[in-house]
Amino acid sequence: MLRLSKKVDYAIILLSHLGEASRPISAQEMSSHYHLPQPMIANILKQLAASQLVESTRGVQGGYVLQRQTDQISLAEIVRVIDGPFNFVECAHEASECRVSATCPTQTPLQALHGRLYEFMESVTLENLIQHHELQPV
Amino acid sequence: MLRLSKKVDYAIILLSHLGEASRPISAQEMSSHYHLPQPMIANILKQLAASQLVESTRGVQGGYVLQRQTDQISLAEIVRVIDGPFNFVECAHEASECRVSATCPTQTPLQALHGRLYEFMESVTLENLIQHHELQPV
DNA sequence: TGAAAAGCGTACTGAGCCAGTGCTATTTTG
DNA sequence: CAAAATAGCACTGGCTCAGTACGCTTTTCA
Repeated sequence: MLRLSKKVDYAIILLSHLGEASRPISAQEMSSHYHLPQPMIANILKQLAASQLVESTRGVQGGYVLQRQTDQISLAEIVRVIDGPFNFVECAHEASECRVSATCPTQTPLQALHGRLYEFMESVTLENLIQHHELQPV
Repeated sequence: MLRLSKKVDYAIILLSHLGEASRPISAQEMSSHYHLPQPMIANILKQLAASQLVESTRGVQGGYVLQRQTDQISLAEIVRVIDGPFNFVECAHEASECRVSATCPTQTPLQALHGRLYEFMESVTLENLIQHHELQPV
């Protein structure tokens, strides 16, 4: 259906929150603040931590802190970290697996489209999402 | 996973083919040409016909013909016709159903992002996809 | 020093969606 | 009238994804 996964939606919310915080925030705290299931939130934060988007501190008073400036985190990176490699169209990568590769008239253009969308996602930063700035021109 | 559905991929292939043809092409003919399952192709063409993107002729020697110039058909329209309404993010529409609507810090920006991607998809035409022209600037 | 608060790792599950199928009816040609 | 096409529905099986579970480790602080 062409939509961001809920996990990505949640990740954006969490990262936005961290971007405006000035101390470590725990998964517990965020899940109760947004009324989202705690294990879900914890899992997403684990993924974000594993990918060095956020830094984690264990123990009492622990939690998560954003590890980069908000303008240094792109939407593409968030999607990549949460949902894995970004395949906008079926034949963007594995040309060999494409059932119609030999005769497909649109392979190259679809790949161009893929790249174009990718650039777009790269150009949107967390900064853009937090502030109500106009999104950057592409 | 953020990708176009296979049906949309196929629809683009079929429409591209029709865009370069000068007579009605049957579902049978295209399915054998691209080695794609005939019922699948037939279903997609039915949807395209129901949405006035292609014109159908029944009977022997029947088939499908593109009903508009290739530069008058946008990627957004193809996606809309095949996959239904375009919801890039969870909260682009039904704000009331959003679990975090009251406190969500990113709702408005995500909606802006939604609109921006939509514009992008509107700006890419079938013409762009058939020819190897550079895609239009957004 | 030990209990509580927090994150870490990994695996499981249920539901919904989507690719693909099937069948019957209708239309057109020859 | 038979064959070649589209039209309209309705079904299904598998995969993905949202959400859950559980046991482990690290840190704080009373």
